[in-house]
Amino acid sequence: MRTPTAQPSARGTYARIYAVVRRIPRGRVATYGQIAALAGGLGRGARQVGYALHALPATHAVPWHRVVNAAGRLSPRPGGSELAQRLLLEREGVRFDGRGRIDLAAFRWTPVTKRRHG
DNA sequence: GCGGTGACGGTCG
DNA sequence: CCGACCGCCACCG
Repeated sequence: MRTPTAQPSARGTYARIYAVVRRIPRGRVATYGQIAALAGGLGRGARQVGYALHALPATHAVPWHRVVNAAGRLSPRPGGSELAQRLLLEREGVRFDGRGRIDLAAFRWTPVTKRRHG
């Protein structure tokens, strides 16, 4: 079967990006650069993360709204869905300050790749 | 196979 | 703190 919800033309890189984004838990956010680093290979290809989400089909099973830029803000993009993104995040408990910025120190998702002794 | 594009990031002023 | 510039890398025509 292999009919993933999100597979526009992701022969490799995009699918990997989507896989990472899907791992972001509810109420948390991750930066584009963070996703790129976790996806691996991209290195500084943070732009590709945004590009991949741009190519995301309508049948997305990917929490794209949990991806923000390094400044903890929502980048303006074609379509202007940034407002909807903010509503989705606030609905999950993510708070924005008076300037529309998220406190990454408090809401940034930290995957358990490097486990400490305990 | 090449050139342009882009939901970014870090540095400079 | 904020705005502007350049660099990066995969997808598209």
